[in-house]
Amino acid sequence: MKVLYIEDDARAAAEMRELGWQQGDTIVVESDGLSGLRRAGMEAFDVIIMDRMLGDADGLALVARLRGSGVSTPVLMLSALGRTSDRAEGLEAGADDYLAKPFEALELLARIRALHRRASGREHSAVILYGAFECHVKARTAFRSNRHIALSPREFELFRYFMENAGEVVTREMLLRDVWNMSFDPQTNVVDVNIGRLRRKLEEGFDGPALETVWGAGYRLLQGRAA
Amino acid sequence: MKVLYIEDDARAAAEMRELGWQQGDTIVVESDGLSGLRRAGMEAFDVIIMDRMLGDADGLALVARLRGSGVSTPVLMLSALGRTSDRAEGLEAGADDYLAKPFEALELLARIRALHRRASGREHSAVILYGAFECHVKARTAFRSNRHIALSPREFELFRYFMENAGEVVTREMLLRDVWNMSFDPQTNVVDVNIGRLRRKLEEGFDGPALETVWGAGYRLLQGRAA
DNA sequence: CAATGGCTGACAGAAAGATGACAAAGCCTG
DNA sequence: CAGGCTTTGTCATCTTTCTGTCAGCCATTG
Repeated sequence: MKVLYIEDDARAAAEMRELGWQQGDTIVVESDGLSGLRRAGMEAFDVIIMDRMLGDADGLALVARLRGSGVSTPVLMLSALGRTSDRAEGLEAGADDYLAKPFEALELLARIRALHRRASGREHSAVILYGAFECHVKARTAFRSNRHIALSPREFELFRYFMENAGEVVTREMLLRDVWNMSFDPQTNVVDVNIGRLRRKLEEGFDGPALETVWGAGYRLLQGRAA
Repeated sequence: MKVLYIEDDARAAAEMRELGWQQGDTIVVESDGLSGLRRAGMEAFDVIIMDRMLGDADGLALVARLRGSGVSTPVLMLSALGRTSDRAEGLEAGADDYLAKPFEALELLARIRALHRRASGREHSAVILYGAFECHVKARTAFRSNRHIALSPREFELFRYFMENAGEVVTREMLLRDVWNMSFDPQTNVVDVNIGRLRRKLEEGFDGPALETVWGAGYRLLQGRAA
């Protein structure tokens, strides 16, 4: 994957470049808004990551200019500001996702992948297939091995989220943010409980496990085939 | 025109692709039911052609699943079986046309075009069949298992709407917009009440359920066969 | 074996949906 | 045009289903 990273902090940029390289991605760094703008207009990137605060420009304005000049590459905005309104502001300006600093490098990479997947049209589909699982988004139905599984609304949202991130580790933070629309930690174990409920429905009466617990990180949807 | 052709016979598929290409159509071939399902859920096609007999699935079941997952692209079913009851079966399962093998390639193309014309014009046929249900639009009559059901005007509109979106989840918003012609939320439970009335008429004296409640989303018309 | 993280059953409040009663409006018929 | 019948929206109430919370138990790790 080819990523453009617009960041004026040289240290952070170098770190990202290293990390991306390890994961097999090419990360091109530009250190100021104008160079970034020019670069984005000249080469095709899969994703653009951009710091909200740059030396010569506000990230918001930069996204707007990018969009204005016909660049539709998905943009992930990074920000040191933690206010919840920032997220909305960023999205309004044309960014596709928003991540508050400090962040886990791995989360950033996961978000980039999700963004790319979404943008390349592999997401908003009516049917998502993965292993033995099927998620019919419009019909709001779930199947495992062609057997229908009745899910409550919340359970379905959870299931869909796992299907959209099939095979990847999904953290509690991601779930809280994207399924519960909470940007704060509710100090309870809502996620755990609902994962438990979903897990039971996905596994009861079937052969293998469906949801794997990744200790200290989150959960991952398995293929769900009979072993 | 963009056509999806689900066919496991590679030779037949290649032939069709060639023929379509000559006529200026794009024919995408998937060789098994599951891939077809996924493809249909992801891309928008004008028409889907499907063999009745596939390696991994029955064409009938596949159409039903397609419809169930919210894909309303017109489907033309091909079959080597020549029995006349097959046609009815195919149409009941949700296919829009049926052609027995062997067939003239030109006839197939003509049928595809007719199908597409009909569908793109939103031209609903005078009679809509789905499962055990029949909706005679002009006569404004409804049948289940060949038994007439007396409906009030509003109930008939509702019924027709469900028949036009057979197998899909219909939300309250859709009903308010398209049956009641309201763009706002009337803060009442009109929809619920009328669904209740329709449901009673569609189910009283029959065996199985007719309208399924999809919690948190809306309602769905079922096939209405005795289990 | 303690500490931390994760799982689960019980419960209760909330939300969504179903239903019966009623009344206004429309429609037919004599 | 009055009276009866049907239709259909509204409301209040009841039922069902969902879902967050909590407490205690179990698993994993160092």
